[in-house]
Amino acid sequence: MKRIADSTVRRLSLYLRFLEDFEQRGLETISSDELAQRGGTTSAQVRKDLSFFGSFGKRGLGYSVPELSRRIREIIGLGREWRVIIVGAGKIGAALAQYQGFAQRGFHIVAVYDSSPEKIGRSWNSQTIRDIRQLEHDTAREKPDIAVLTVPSEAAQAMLDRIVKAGIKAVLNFAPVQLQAPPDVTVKSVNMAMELEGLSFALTNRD
Amino acid sequence: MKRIADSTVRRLSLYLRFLEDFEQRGLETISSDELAQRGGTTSAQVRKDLSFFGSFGKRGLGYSVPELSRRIREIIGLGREWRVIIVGAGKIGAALAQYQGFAQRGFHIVAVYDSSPEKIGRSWNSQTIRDIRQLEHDTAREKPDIAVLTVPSEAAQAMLDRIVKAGIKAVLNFAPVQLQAPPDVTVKSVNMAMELEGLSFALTNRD
DNA sequence: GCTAACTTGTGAACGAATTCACAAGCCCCC
DNA sequence: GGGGGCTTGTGAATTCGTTCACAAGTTAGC
Ligand SMILES: NC(=O)c1ccc[n+]([C@@H]2O[C@H](COP(=O)([O-])OP(=O)(O)OC[C@H]3O[C@@H](n4cnc5c(N)ncnc54)[C@H](O)[C@@H]3O)[C@@H](O)[C@H]2O)c1
Ligand SMILES: NC(=O)c1ccc[n+]([C@@H]2O[C@H](COP(=O)([O-])OP(=O)(O)OC[C@H]3O[C@@H](n4cnc5c(N)ncnc54)[C@H](O)[C@@H]3O)[C@@H](O)[C@H]2O)c1
Repeated sequence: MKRIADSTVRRLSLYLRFLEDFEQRGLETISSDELAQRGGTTSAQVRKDLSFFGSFGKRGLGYSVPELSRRIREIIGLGREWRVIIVGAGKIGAALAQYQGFAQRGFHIVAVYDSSPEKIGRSWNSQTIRDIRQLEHDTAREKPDIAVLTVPSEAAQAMLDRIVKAGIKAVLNFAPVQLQAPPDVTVKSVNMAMELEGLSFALTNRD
Repeated sequence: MKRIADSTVRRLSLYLRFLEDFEQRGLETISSDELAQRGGTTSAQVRKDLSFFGSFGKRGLGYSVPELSRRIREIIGLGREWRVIIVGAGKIGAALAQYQGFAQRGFHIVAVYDSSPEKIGRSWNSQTIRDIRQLEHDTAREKPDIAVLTVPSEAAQAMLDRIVKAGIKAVLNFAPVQLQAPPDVTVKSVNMAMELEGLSFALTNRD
């Protein structure tokens, strides 16, 4: 298959959100143009994005909302449940662990780890915080798919190495550092400081 | 001035992080190649990024670490302190309000707002949560530069409209919705669900 | 002062992503 | 069953971002 741009995947994700919204409101069909308007893009962009994966619409009519919804879910890989672990039970780990939005989309938190004796053993809605030393052992048994990394920056690379060694192939990192991982492991980073600096730049450089 | 790509600004932000690290370790100069290696890019990319703003290096030698550091800070607009408010004192708002990393880079949280009577009046390290009804009044007096939006999705667009009306020109949004704002207001969104779906796609579509 | 070894800064070439533009297909109505 | 009005799907054109490649400048050593 042709390589798909990251931006395309992000937009599919966005379209899916609108489709679910439309589905709930009982709408039957939608045009590329309506989808584009919601997403702040163009109808050609929507059609091109979809065309990488097949042709799902009817000329003259548009797309069937439930069908397109199903197809995009399939493309993104949301047809199954994903097992997620959180490494680092700090403030941001807490927010994520208690967030309902992830489970709704099939991302289930199956374990939370920390290294601090003060945290280990405490419970957060139905999850007991585990000792990070159990990571390798648990992973071998429970086979999580995705790790969310929310440890301090200094510990991030070392923990990523352990996560990778334990066999996990996808990581969402919140530490504001550039991480190194082998090519078969996908690492995405959420860097809020960088976003704020983007705002600073925009405020500073307006004409 | 020529329009600067978003990707360029993000990389400048990244370079700055490395430069600060080098500065701390007392290094005097650095080449575009060293910077590139840390950032996972190429030396040509580094030089091109910088060239949009001037020429800061010495041929044959490289860049002076403290000077380049200073220049990038200036470009991004970090030469001053930014006043930030948080709208929505929930779980993610709490994590952000208590995060030290922002203040270190000049982003100071000057107020936190919520609509819930249970939250209003409570204190989070030196910040008392204020009633959202004070937003317009406070903003007129305190002139914050940036708003961080951490309210539930349903409330996000309405709150953005109020923030915009109050005169704030930059917003960092955490609600997983597509927001509409006038062109003179910069809105950046952090959408974690989208990142997780990117990982799901990567895991699903490997060869 | 001259040469060798480096490294920057930048047009030009390239490649990727977006937008254009239109033929092909579908529906509805007369 | 034919025409008009819509909307898709997709090559071609365009725009945007990255990489190449090299002249120009700097330092150090002799
Ligand atoms: N809090 C925020 O709003 C925020 C925003 C942006 C980025 N971040 C980043 O997210 C990360 C976590 O931030 P936080 O505010 O939650 O910090 P925190 O200090 O509240 O939490 C970090 C947790 O990680 C645990 N930990 C440390 N080393 C560990 C290890 N080796 N293995 C397992 N657990 C370990 C600590 O015990 C602590 O519980 C940091 O890298 C921070 O820079 C946080
Ligand atoms: N918690 C997470 O990890 C996480 C992750 C991704 C995205 N988000 C998004 O971030 C947003 C906040 O999430 P959260 O988990 O902190 O939710 P939360 O329910 O803990 O917090 C939301 C807060 O906003 C307040 N609020 C509601 N309406 C308001 C209004 N009109 N004005 C001011 N305050 C108002 C509520 O009283 C509450 O305190 C949501 O949009 C959520 O989808 C959260």
